[in-house]
Amino acid sequence: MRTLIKHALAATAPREGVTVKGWVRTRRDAKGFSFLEINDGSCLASLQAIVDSAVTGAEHLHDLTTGASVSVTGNLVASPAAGQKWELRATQVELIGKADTSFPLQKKGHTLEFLRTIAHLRPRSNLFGAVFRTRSRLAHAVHQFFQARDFVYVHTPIVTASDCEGAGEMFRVTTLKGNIDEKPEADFFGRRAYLTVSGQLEAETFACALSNVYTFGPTFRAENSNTARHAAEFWMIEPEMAFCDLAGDMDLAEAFVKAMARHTLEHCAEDLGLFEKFVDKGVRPRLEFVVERPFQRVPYAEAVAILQKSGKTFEFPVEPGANLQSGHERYLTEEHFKSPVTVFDYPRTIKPFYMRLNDDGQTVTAMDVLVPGIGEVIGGSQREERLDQLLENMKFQQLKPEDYWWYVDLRRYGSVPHAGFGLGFERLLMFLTGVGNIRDVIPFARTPGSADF
RNA sequence: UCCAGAGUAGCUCAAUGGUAGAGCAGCCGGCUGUUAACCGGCGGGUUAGAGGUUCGAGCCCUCUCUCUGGAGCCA
Repeated sequence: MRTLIKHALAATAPREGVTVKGWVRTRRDAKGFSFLEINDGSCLASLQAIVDSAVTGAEHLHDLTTGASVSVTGNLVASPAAGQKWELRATQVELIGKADTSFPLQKKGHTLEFLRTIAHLRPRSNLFGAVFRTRSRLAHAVHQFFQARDFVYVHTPIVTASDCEGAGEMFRVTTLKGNIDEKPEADFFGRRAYLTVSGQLEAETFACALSNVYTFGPTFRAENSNTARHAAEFWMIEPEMAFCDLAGDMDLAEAFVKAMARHTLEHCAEDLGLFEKFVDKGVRPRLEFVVERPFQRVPYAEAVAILQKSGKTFEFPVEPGANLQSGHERYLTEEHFKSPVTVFDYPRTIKPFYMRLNDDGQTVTAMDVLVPGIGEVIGGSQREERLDQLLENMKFQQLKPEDYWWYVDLRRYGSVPHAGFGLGFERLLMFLTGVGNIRDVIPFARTPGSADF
Protein backbone atom coordinates (compact mmCIF):
# COMPACT_ATOMS: atom_id res chain seq x y z
CA MET A 1 0.00 0.00 0.00
CA ARG A 2 1.41 3.33 -1.00
CA THR A 3 1.27 6.19 1.47
CA LEU A 4 1.16 9.74 0.16
CA ILE A 5 3.98 11.81 1.56
CA LYS A 6 1.45 14.34 2.76
CA HIS A 7 -0.02 11.70 5.04
CA ALA A 8 3.33 10.28 6.10
CA LEU A 9 4.47 13.73 7.22
CA ALA A 10 1.25 14.26 9.15
CA ALA A 11 1.95 11.21 11.30
CA THR A 12 1.48 11.57 15.05
CA ALA A 13 3.46 8.46 15.97
CA PRO A 14 6.23 6.35 14.43
CA ARG A 15 5.04 3.75 11.95
CA GLU A 16 6.60 0.66 10.46
CA GLY A 17 6.27 -0.68 6.95
CA VAL A 18 5.48 2.55 5.16
CA THR A 19 5.88 2.71 1.38
CA VAL A 20 6.16 6.02 -0.44
CA LYS A 21 6.56 6.57 -4.16
CA GLY A 22 7.68 9.73 -5.83
CA TRP A 23 10.49 11.57 -7.55
CA VAL A 24 13.93 12.19 -6.14
CA ARG A 25 14.54 15.86 -5.46
CA THR A 26 18.10 15.40 -4.28
CA ARG A 27 20.44 12.76 -2.97
CA ARG A 28 23.17 13.45 -0.42
CA ASP A 29 25.67 10.70 0.18
CA ALA A 30 27.20 10.05 3.59
CA LYS A 31 29.54 7.33 4.75
CA GLY A 32 27.71 4.05 4.31
CA PHE A 33 24.32 5.58 3.56
CA SER A 34 22.51 8.23 1.56
CA PHE A 35 19.82 10.81 2.15
CA LEU A 36 17.09 10.76 -0.46
CA GLU A 37 14.62 13.57 -0.63
CA ILE A 38 11.41 12.30 -2.19
CA ASN A 39 8.52 14.41 -3.38
CA ASP A 40 5.23 13.06 -4.74
CA GLY A 41 3.41 16.35 -5.19
CA SER A 42 0.82 15.57 -2.53
CA CYS A 43 2.23 18.46 -0.55
CA LEU A 44 5.00 21.01 -0.79
CA ALA A 45 7.37 19.22 1.59
CA SER A 46 9.53 16.28 0.62
CA LEU A 47 10.18 13.23 2.75
CA GLN A 48 13.75 12.46 3.69
CA ALA A 49 14.63 8.79 3.40
CA ILE A 50 17.76 7.27 4.93
CA VAL A 51 19.08 4.51 2.69
CA ASP A 52 21.79 2.34 4.18
CA SER A 53 24.12 0.94 1.52
CA ALA A 54 23.24 -2.59 2.69
CA VAL A 55 19.50 -2.12 2.06
CA THR A 56 17.81 -4.12 -0.70
CA GLY A 57 17.98 -2.08 -3.88
CA ALA A 58 20.72 0.24 -2.61
CA GLU A 59 22.94 -0.97 -5.45
CA HIS A 60 20.87 1.37 -7.63
CA LEU A 61 21.60 4.40 -5.48
CA HIS A 62 23.96 5.70 -8.12
CA ASP A 63 21.06 6.12 -10.53
CA LEU A 64 18.76 7.66 -7.94
CA THR A 65 19.57 11.12 -9.14
CA THR A 66 17.45 14.24 -9.15
CA GLY A 67 14.35 13.53 -11.20
CA ALA A 68 14.37 9.73 -10.95
CA SER A 69 11.22 7.96 -9.79
CA VAL A 70 11.50 5.70 -6.81
CA SER A 71 9.63 3.53 -4.35
CA VAL A 72 10.92 3.41 -0.80
CA THR A 73 9.65 1.15 1.97
CA GLY A 74 10.77 1.59 5.53
CA ASN A 75 9.98 2.77 9.01
CA LEU A 76 8.78 6.26 9.71
CA VAL A 77 10.74 7.54 12.66
CA ALA A 78 11.31 10.88 14.36
CA SER A 79 14.27 12.59 12.72
CA PRO A 80 17.27 13.09 14.98
CA ALA A 81 18.38 16.12 12.99
CA ALA A 82 16.87 19.53 12.54
CA GLY A 83 15.00 20.35 9.35
CA GLN A 84 12.26 17.75 9.43
CA LYS A 85 10.07 16.10 12.01
CA TRP A 86 9.84 12.67 10.39
CA GLU A 87 12.10 10.65 8.17
CA LEU A 88 11.86 7.26 6.54
CA ARG A 89 14.48 4.69 7.49
CA ALA A 90 14.48 2.57 4.37
CA THR A 91 14.39 -1.21 4.38
CA GLN A 92 13.88 -1.48 0.64
CA VAL A 93 14.46 0.84 -2.30
CA GLU A 94 13.31 0.40 -5.84
CA LEU A 95 14.44 2.51 -8.75
CA ILE A 96 11.37 2.82 -10.96
CA GLY A 97 12.56 5.18 -13.67
CA LYS A 98 16.00 6.67 -14.17
CA ALA A 99 16.44 10.34 -14.96
CA ASP A 100 19.03 11.09 -17.59
CA THR A 101 21.81 13.48 -16.62
CA SER A 102 20.17 15.94 -18.97
CA PHE A 103 17.24 16.32 -16.55
CA PRO A 104 16.84 20.07 -16.69
CA LEU A 105 15.41 20.78 -13.24
CA GLN A 106 18.22 21.49 -10.86
CA LYS A 107 18.20 21.67 -7.12
CA LYS A 108 18.73 25.38 -7.29
CA GLY A 109 16.49 28.21 -8.33
CA HIS A 110 15.35 28.60 -11.90
CA THR A 111 13.81 31.60 -13.56
CA LEU A 112 10.12 31.44 -14.42
CA GLU A 113 11.03 32.12 -18.05
CA PHE A 114 13.17 29.01 -18.22
CA LEU A 115 10.57 26.89 -16.46
CA ARG A 116 7.98 27.97 -19.04
CA THR A 117 10.12 26.31 -21.71
CA ILE A 118 9.85 23.02 -19.81
CA ALA A 119 6.18 23.25 -18.91
CA HIS A 120 5.95 19.46 -18.94
CA LEU A 121 8.45 19.21 -16.07
CA ARG A 122 7.82 22.37 -14.11
CA PRO A 123 5.01 20.87 -12.00
CA ARG A 124 7.83 18.98 -10.30
CA SER A 125 9.26 22.22 -8.99
CA ASN A 126 8.25 23.55 -5.59
CA LEU A 127 6.66 26.68 -6.95
CA PHE A 128 4.58 25.06 -9.67
CA GLY A 129 3.53 22.20 -7.46
CA ALA A 130 2.23 24.81 -5.05
CA VAL A 131 0.54 26.80 -7.81
CA PHE A 132 -1.33 23.83 -9.23
CA ARG A 133 -2.35 22.38 -5.89
CA THR A 134 -3.73 25.81 -5.06
CA ARG A 135 -5.44 26.01 -8.43
CA SER A 136 -7.16 22.69 -7.80
CA ARG A 137 -8.31 23.64 -4.31
CA LEU A 138 -9.66 26.95 -5.50
CA ALA A 139 -11.51 25.34 -8.39
CA HIS A 140 -13.20 23.18 -5.80
CA ALA A 141 -13.85 26.22 -3.61
CA VAL A 142 -15.58 27.94 -6.52
CA HIS A 143 -18.09 25.13 -6.73
CA GLN A 144 -18.51 24.99 -2.97
CA PHE A 145 -19.20 28.72 -2.86
CA PHE A 146 -21.97 28.58 -5.44
CA GLN A 147 -23.43 25.22 -4.48
CA ALA A 148 -23.73 26.36 -0.87
CA ARG A 149 -25.82 29.27 -2.15
CA ASP A 150 -28.08 27.05 -4.28
CA PHE A 151 -26.59 28.14 -7.59
CA VAL A 152 -27.01 25.63 -10.42
CA TYR A 153 -23.91 24.77 -12.44
CA VAL A 154 -24.60 25.18 -16.17
CA HIS A 155 -22.36 23.87 -18.94
CA THR A 156 -22.69 26.53 -21.58
CA PRO A 157 -21.49 25.61 -25.06
CA ILE A 158 -17.88 25.96 -26.10
CA VAL A 159 -18.73 26.14 -29.79
CA THR A 160 -21.06 29.00 -30.52
CA ALA A 161 -22.45 30.93 -33.45
CA SER A 162 -23.24 34.07 -31.50
CA ASP A 163 -20.68 36.70 -30.95
CA CYS A 164 -21.47 37.82 -27.39
CA GLU A 165 -21.05 41.56 -27.05
CA GLY A 166 -18.48 41.54 -29.83
CA ALA A 167 -16.04 41.51 -26.93
CA GLY A 168 -12.87 40.31 -28.49
CA GLU A 169 -11.76 38.46 -31.55
CA MET A 170 -13.02 34.89 -31.83
CA PHE A 171 -11.40 31.69 -33.00
CA ARG A 172 -13.17 30.29 -36.03
CA VAL A 173 -14.22 26.65 -35.88
CA THR A 174 -14.53 25.04 -39.28
CA THR A 175 -14.14 21.79 -41.18
CA LEU A 176 -13.99 23.60 -44.52
CA LYS A 177 -10.89 23.52 -46.68
CA GLY A 178 -9.67 26.37 -48.80
CA ASN A 179 -11.63 29.61 -48.67
CA ILE A 180 -13.70 29.19 -45.52
CA ASP A 181 -15.81 32.27 -46.18
CA GLU A 182 -16.98 31.22 -49.62
CA LYS A 183 -19.83 28.94 -48.52
CA PRO A 184 -20.25 29.09 -44.76
CA GLU A 185 -23.62 27.33 -45.12
CA ALA A 186 -21.68 24.24 -46.26
CA ASP A 187 -19.69 24.19 -43.04
CA PHE A 188 -20.16 21.60 -40.32
CA PHE A 189 -22.74 23.60 -38.39
CA GLY A 190 -24.34 25.05 -41.51
CA ARG A 191 -23.02 28.48 -40.63
CA ARG A 192 -19.97 30.23 -39.25
CA ALA A 193 -19.05 28.95 -35.80
CA TYR A 194 -16.56 30.07 -33.19
CA LEU A 195 -15.07 29.16 -29.84
CA THR A 196 -16.96 30.91 -27.07
CA VAL A 197 -15.75 34.18 -25.62
CA SER A 198 -18.35 34.09 -22.86
CA GLY A 199 -21.17 31.88 -21.64
CA GLN A 200 -23.09 34.83 -20.32
CA LEU A 201 -25.92 35.06 -22.82
CA GLU A 202 -26.65 31.36 -22.49
CA ALA A 203 -26.30 31.57 -18.72
CA GLU A 204 -28.94 34.31 -18.69
CA THR A 205 -31.45 31.93 -20.26
CA PHE A 206 -30.85 29.43 -17.48
CA ALA A 207 -30.99 32.09 -14.76
CA CYS A 208 -34.38 33.02 -16.15
CA ALA A 209 -35.54 29.50 -15.33
CA LEU A 210 -33.43 28.17 -12.44
CA SER A 211 -32.98 31.54 -10.70
CA ASN A 212 -29.32 31.38 -9.70
CA VAL A 213 -26.78 29.75 -12.00
CA TYR A 214 -23.07 29.81 -12.71
CA THR A 215 -20.70 28.63 -15.38
CA PHE A 216 -17.08 27.63 -14.90
CA GLY A 217 -15.26 26.57 -18.02
CA PRO A 218 -12.81 27.36 -20.76
CA THR A 219 -13.08 30.57 -22.74
CA PHE A 220 -11.19 31.67 -25.82
CA ARG A 221 -10.09 35.06 -27.09
CA ALA A 222 -8.18 35.47 -30.33
CA GLU A 223 -6.94 38.91 -29.31
CA ASN A 224 -3.32 39.61 -30.06
CA SER A 225 -2.72 40.54 -26.45
CA ASN A 226 0.79 40.09 -25.23
CA THR A 227 0.69 40.86 -21.55
CA ALA A 228 1.28 39.11 -18.26
CA ARG A 229 -2.48 38.91 -17.64
CA HIS A 230 -3.90 37.75 -20.98
CA ALA A 231 -4.15 34.26 -22.40
CA ALA A 232 -5.91 33.02 -25.52
CA GLU A 233 -7.44 30.16 -23.53
CA PHE A 234 -8.49 30.70 -19.96
CA TRP A 235 -11.12 29.59 -17.48
CA MET A 236 -13.96 31.89 -16.64
CA ILE A 237 -16.53 31.88 -13.87
CA GLU A 238 -19.84 33.55 -14.67
CA PRO A 239 -22.65 33.66 -12.11
CA GLU A 240 -26.04 34.97 -13.19
CA MET A 241 -28.90 35.77 -10.83
CA ALA A 242 -32.58 36.35 -11.55
CA PHE A 243 -34.46 38.92 -9.48
CA CYS A 244 -31.20 40.66 -8.71
CA ASP A 245 -30.00 44.22 -9.21
CA LEU A 246 -26.55 45.77 -9.42
CA ALA A 247 -26.21 46.12 -5.64
CA GLY A 248 -26.92 42.42 -5.21
CA ASP A 249 -24.41 41.69 -7.95
CA MET A 250 -21.73 43.72 -6.21
CA ASP A 251 -22.55 41.97 -2.94
CA LEU A 252 -22.03 38.57 -4.55
CA ALA A 253 -18.78 39.63 -6.23
CA GLU A 254 -17.41 40.88 -2.95
CA ALA A 255 -18.51 37.78 -1.03
CA PHE A 256 -16.94 35.61 -3.71
CA VAL A 257 -13.54 37.28 -3.65
CA LYS A 258 -13.54 37.23 0.14
CA ALA A 259 -14.46 33.55 0.20
CA MET A 260 -11.65 32.67 -2.18
CA ALA A 261 -9.15 34.64 -0.12
CA ARG A 262 -10.36 32.96 3.07
CA HIS A 263 -10.17 29.54 1.44
CA THR A 264 -6.59 30.18 0.37
CA LEU A 265 -5.60 31.24 3.88
CA GLU A 266 -7.30 28.27 5.50
CA HIS A 267 -6.74 25.43 3.03
CA CYS A 268 -3.57 26.33 1.13
CA ALA A 269 -1.49 27.50 4.08
CA GLU A 270 1.66 25.53 3.30
CA ASP A 271 1.74 26.55 -0.35
CA LEU A 272 0.83 30.12 0.57
CA GLY A 273 3.91 30.12 2.76
CA LEU A 274 6.01 29.41 -0.32
CA PHE A 275 4.35 32.19 -2.29
CA GLU A 276 4.97 34.53 0.60
CA LYS A 277 8.62 33.56 0.81
CA PHE A 278 9.61 33.45 -2.85
CA VAL A 279 6.96 35.21 -4.91
CA ASP A 280 5.27 38.06 -3.09
CA LYS A 281 6.03 38.91 0.52
CA GLY A 282 2.81 40.86 0.79
CA VAL A 283 0.44 38.16 -0.36
CA ARG A 284 -0.72 36.88 3.02
CA PRO A 285 -1.34 40.31 4.59
CA ARG A 286 -3.20 41.25 1.45
CA LEU A 287 -5.48 38.23 1.68
CA GLU A 288 -6.11 38.87 5.37
CA PHE A 289 -6.94 42.46 4.54
CA VAL A 290 -9.33 41.41 1.79
CA VAL A 291 -11.12 39.00 4.09
CA GLU A 292 -11.55 41.51 6.87
CA ARG A 293 -12.34 44.80 5.21
CA PRO A 294 -15.34 45.82 3.08
CA PHE A 295 -14.55 46.69 -0.51
CA GLN A 296 -14.77 50.32 -1.48
CA ARG A 297 -17.60 51.17 -3.87
CA VAL A 298 -17.40 54.24 -6.01
CA PRO A 299 -19.39 55.42 -9.03
CA TYR A 300 -17.40 55.92 -12.19
CA ALA A 301 -17.93 59.69 -12.12
CA GLU A 302 -16.53 59.86 -8.61
CA ALA A 303 -13.57 57.65 -9.54
CA VAL A 304 -12.76 60.06 -12.35
CA ALA A 305 -12.97 62.98 -9.93
CA ILE A 306 -10.63 61.20 -7.51
CA LEU A 307 -8.14 60.62 -10.30
CA GLN A 308 -8.35 64.22 -11.47
CA LYS A 309 -7.81 65.49 -7.94
CA SER A 310 -4.99 63.04 -7.25
CA GLY A 311 -2.35 65.42 -8.52
CA LYS A 312 -0.70 62.46 -10.16
CA THR A 313 0.36 62.56 -13.75
CA PHE A 314 -0.60 59.36 -15.51
CA GLU A 315 0.92 58.08 -18.70
CA PHE A 316 -2.50 58.67 -20.21
CA PRO A 317 -4.60 61.54 -18.90
CA VAL A 318 -7.93 60.91 -17.22
CA GLU A 319 -10.70 61.47 -19.73
CA PRO A 320 -14.26 61.59 -18.44
CA GLY A 321 -16.39 59.31 -20.60
CA ALA A 322 -13.49 57.09 -21.56
CA ASN A 323 -12.39 53.77 -20.12
CA LEU A 324 -10.14 53.90 -17.11
CA GLN A 325 -6.60 53.04 -18.11
CA SER A 326 -4.84 50.32 -16.18
CA GLY A 327 -2.63 52.97 -14.60
CA HIS A 328 -5.77 54.69 -13.31
CA GLU A 329 -7.20 51.46 -11.98
CA ARG A 330 -4.03 50.65 -10.17
CA TYR A 331 -3.90 54.08 -8.58
CA LEU A 332 -7.43 53.69 -7.25
CA THR A 333 -6.93 50.27 -5.74
CA GLU A 334 -3.26 50.39 -4.78
CA GLU A 335 -2.75 53.97 -3.70
CA HIS A 336 -5.99 55.82 -3.08
CA PHE A 337 -8.17 53.19 -1.42
CA LYS A 338 -5.49 50.57 -0.73
CA SER A 339 -8.14 47.88 -0.97
CA PRO A 340 -10.29 46.19 -3.61
CA VAL A 341 -12.54 48.75 -5.25
CA THR A 342 -15.80 48.26 -7.09
CA VAL A 343 -16.36 50.97 -9.68
CA PHE A 344 -19.93 51.13 -11.03
CA ASP A 345 -22.27 53.13 -13.28
CA TYR A 346 -20.04 53.51 -16.31
CA PRO A 347 -20.83 55.67 -19.35
CA ARG A 348 -23.13 53.88 -21.74
CA THR A 349 -20.85 54.54 -24.69
CA ILE A 350 -18.02 52.32 -23.48
CA LYS A 351 -20.08 49.31 -22.40
CA PRO A 352 -21.91 46.53 -24.26
CA PHE A 353 -25.55 46.45 -25.27
CA TYR A 354 -26.86 44.07 -22.63
CA MET A 355 -26.11 46.31 -19.68
CA ARG A 356 -29.10 48.03 -18.12
CA LEU A 357 -29.49 51.72 -18.88
CA ASN A 358 -29.74 53.92 -15.79
CA ASP A 359 -32.46 56.54 -15.43
CA ASP A 360 -29.99 59.28 -16.31
CA GLY A 361 -29.87 57.86 -19.82
CA GLN A 362 -26.10 58.28 -19.82
CA THR A 363 -24.73 55.49 -17.67
CA VAL A 364 -25.29 51.76 -17.41
CA THR A 365 -25.32 49.43 -14.44
CA ALA A 366 -21.85 48.09 -15.02
CA MET A 367 -19.37 47.28 -12.30
CA ASP A 368 -15.71 46.35 -12.28
CA VAL A 369 -13.90 44.97 -9.27
CA LEU A 370 -10.32 46.19 -9.14
CA VAL A 371 -7.75 44.54 -6.91
CA PRO A 372 -4.21 45.60 -6.00
CA GLY A 373 -1.53 44.07 -8.17
CA ILE A 374 -3.82 42.86 -10.93
CA GLY A 375 -6.31 45.58 -11.78
CA GLU A 376 -9.62 44.39 -13.12
CA VAL A 377 -10.51 40.93 -11.90
CA ILE A 378 -14.29 41.03 -12.24
CA GLY A 379 -16.55 42.72 -14.76
CA GLY A 380 -20.31 42.53 -14.38
CA SER A 381 -23.61 44.31 -14.70
CA GLN A 382 -27.32 44.28 -14.18
CA ARG A 383 -28.78 43.19 -17.51
CA GLU A 384 -31.27 45.19 -19.53
CA GLU A 385 -34.56 43.39 -18.87
CA ARG A 386 -36.88 45.87 -20.66
CA LEU A 387 -37.61 44.71 -24.18
CA ASP A 388 -37.92 48.16 -25.74
CA GLN A 389 -34.77 49.40 -24.07
CA LEU A 390 -32.79 46.32 -25.05
CA LEU A 391 -33.79 46.78 -28.68
CA GLU A 392 -32.84 50.43 -28.41
CA ASN A 393 -29.46 49.48 -26.94
CA MET A 394 -28.82 47.08 -29.79
CA LYS A 395 -29.63 49.78 -32.28
CA PHE A 396 -27.30 52.13 -30.38
CA GLN A 397 -24.50 49.57 -30.74
CA GLN A 398 -25.48 48.75 -34.33
CA LEU A 399 -26.39 45.13 -33.63
CA LYS A 400 -29.12 43.16 -35.35
CA PRO A 401 -31.80 41.87 -32.94
CA GLU A 402 -32.53 38.92 -35.23
CA ASP A 403 -29.02 37.62 -34.55
CA TYR A 404 -29.92 37.48 -30.88
CA TRP A 405 -33.58 36.48 -31.24
CA TRP A 406 -33.50 33.93 -28.44
CA TYR A 407 -31.78 36.37 -26.11
CA VAL A 408 -34.35 39.02 -26.91
CA ASP A 409 -37.11 36.46 -26.34
CA LEU A 410 -36.19 36.34 -22.63
CA ARG A 411 -37.52 39.90 -22.43
CA ARG A 412 -40.77 38.87 -24.08
CA TYR A 413 -41.71 36.02 -21.81
CA GLY A 414 -41.64 36.70 -18.11
CA SER A 415 -38.71 39.05 -18.11
CA VAL A 416 -37.10 39.75 -14.73
CA PRO A 417 -34.37 42.01 -13.46
CA HIS A 418 -31.19 39.98 -13.39
CA ALA A 419 -27.50 40.48 -12.98
CA GLY A 420 -24.20 38.66 -13.11
CA PHE A 421 -20.50 38.97 -13.64
CA GLY A 422 -17.52 37.32 -15.25
CA LEU A 423 -14.30 36.51 -13.53
CA GLY A 424 -11.12 35.12 -14.99
CA PHE A 425 -10.03 32.19 -12.86
CA GLU A 426 -6.36 32.71 -13.67
CA ARG A 427 -6.51 36.36 -12.69
CA LEU A 428 -8.04 35.32 -9.41
CA LEU A 429 -5.18 32.87 -8.92
CA MET A 430 -2.64 35.57 -9.67
CA PHE A 431 -4.23 37.73 -7.02
CA LEU A 432 -4.39 34.95 -4.45
CA THR A 433 -0.88 33.56 -5.00
CA GLY A 434 1.01 36.71 -5.93
CA VAL A 435 2.28 35.04 -9.12
CA GLY A 436 2.72 37.89 -11.59
CA ASN A 437 2.28 36.18 -14.95
CA ILE A 438 -0.85 34.42 -16.16
CA ARG A 439 1.34 31.90 -18.00
CA ASP A 440 2.49 30.64 -14.61
CA VAL A 441 -0.91 29.86 -13.11
CA ILE A 442 -2.24 27.81 -16.04
CA PRO A 443 -0.76 24.37 -16.79
CA PHE A 444 0.00 24.95 -20.46
CA ALA A 445 -0.44 28.54 -21.56
CA ARG A 446 -1.85 29.42 -24.95
CA THR A 447 -0.74 32.86 -26.04
CA PRO A 448 -0.23 34.52 -29.43
CA GLY A 449 2.41 32.58 -31.32
CA SER A 450 2.68 29.87 -28.68
CA ALA A 451 0.74 26.63 -28.22
CA ASP A 452 3.52 24.26 -27.19
CA PHE A 453 2.78 21.11 -25.24
C1' U B 1 -0.37 45.56 -32.55
C1' C B 2 2.75 49.79 -30.39
C1' C B 3 7.04 51.37 -27.10
C1' A B 4 11.39 49.81 -24.38
C1' G B 5 14.95 46.06 -23.02
C1' A B 6 17.33 41.34 -23.58
C1' G B 7 19.43 36.89 -26.25
C1' U B 8 27.14 34.24 -24.55
C1' A B 9 28.19 26.62 -21.64
C1' G B 10 22.43 22.54 -19.39
C1' C B 11 21.05 27.01 -15.77
C1' U B 12 22.35 32.15 -13.82
C1' C B 13 25.60 35.64 -15.54
C1' A B 14 30.83 38.16 -16.78
C1' A B 15 34.10 39.65 -20.86
C1' U B 16 37.60 48.47 -23.09
C1' G B 17 36.68 46.47 -31.08
C1' G B 18 42.30 42.46 -29.89
C1' U B 19 43.43 34.47 -27.21
C1' A B 20 35.34 33.64 -24.83
C1' G B 21 35.38 33.19 -18.54
C1' A B 22 33.05 32.27 -13.52
C1' G B 23 29.47 30.13 -10.21
C1' C B 24 25.99 26.33 -10.19
C1' A B 25 24.55 21.67 -12.68
C1' G B 26 27.00 17.09 -14.94
C1' C B 27 31.10 13.34 -14.68
C1' C B 28 35.41 11.28 -11.56
C1' G B 29 37.51 11.17 -6.61
C1' G B 30 37.47 12.58 -1.29
C1' C B 31 34.96 13.84 3.35
C1' U B 32 30.80 14.20 6.28
C1' G B 33 23.49 12.61 10.14
C1' U B 34 23.28 15.52 5.46
C1' U B 35 19.49 19.87 4.59
C1' A B 36 20.20 24.67 -2.24
C1' A B 37 25.81 19.84 1.91
C1' C B 38 31.18 20.57 1.60
C1' C B 39 36.51 19.92 -0.74
C1' G B 40 39.62 18.63 -5.17
C1' G B 41 39.82 17.41 -10.40
C1' C B 42 37.65 16.93 -15.53
C1' G B 43 34.68 17.73 -19.77
C1' G B 44 31.50 21.51 -21.65
C1' G B 45 30.65 27.19 -26.84
C1' U B 46 28.31 27.96 -34.72
C1' U B 47 28.23 34.20 -28.51
C1' A B 48 19.78 33.38 -31.39
C1' G B 49 20.04 33.55 -37.16
C1' A B 50 21.45 36.16 -41.80
C1' G B 51 24.08 40.06 -43.89
C1' G B 52 27.41 44.41 -43.40
C1' U B 53 31.61 47.83 -41.42
C1' U B 54 36.77 46.65 -39.84
C1' C B 55 43.48 44.29 -40.34
C1' G B 56 40.35 42.14 -36.50
C1' A B 57 33.25 41.81 -34.12
C1' G B 58 30.22 38.51 -28.38
C1' C B 59 30.83 44.03 -28.60
C1' C B 60 29.44 48.71 -34.02
C1' C B 61 25.36 48.87 -38.23
C1' U B 62 20.90 46.51 -40.95
C1' C B 63 17.19 42.79 -41.20
C1' U B 64 14.77 38.39 -39.10
C1' C B 65 13.39 35.28 -34.95
C1' U B 66 12.50 34.48 -29.77
C1' C B 67 11.81 36.11 -24.84
C1' U B 68 10.85 39.87 -21.00
C1' G B 69 8.64 44.50 -19.16
C1' G B 70 5.07 48.35 -20.20
C1' A B 71 0.71 50.02 -23.24
C1' G B 72 -3.90 49.04 -25.95
C1' C B 73 -8.01 45.34 -25.67
C1' C B 74 -10.07 42.76 -21.71
C1' A B 75 -11.23 38.48 -17.71
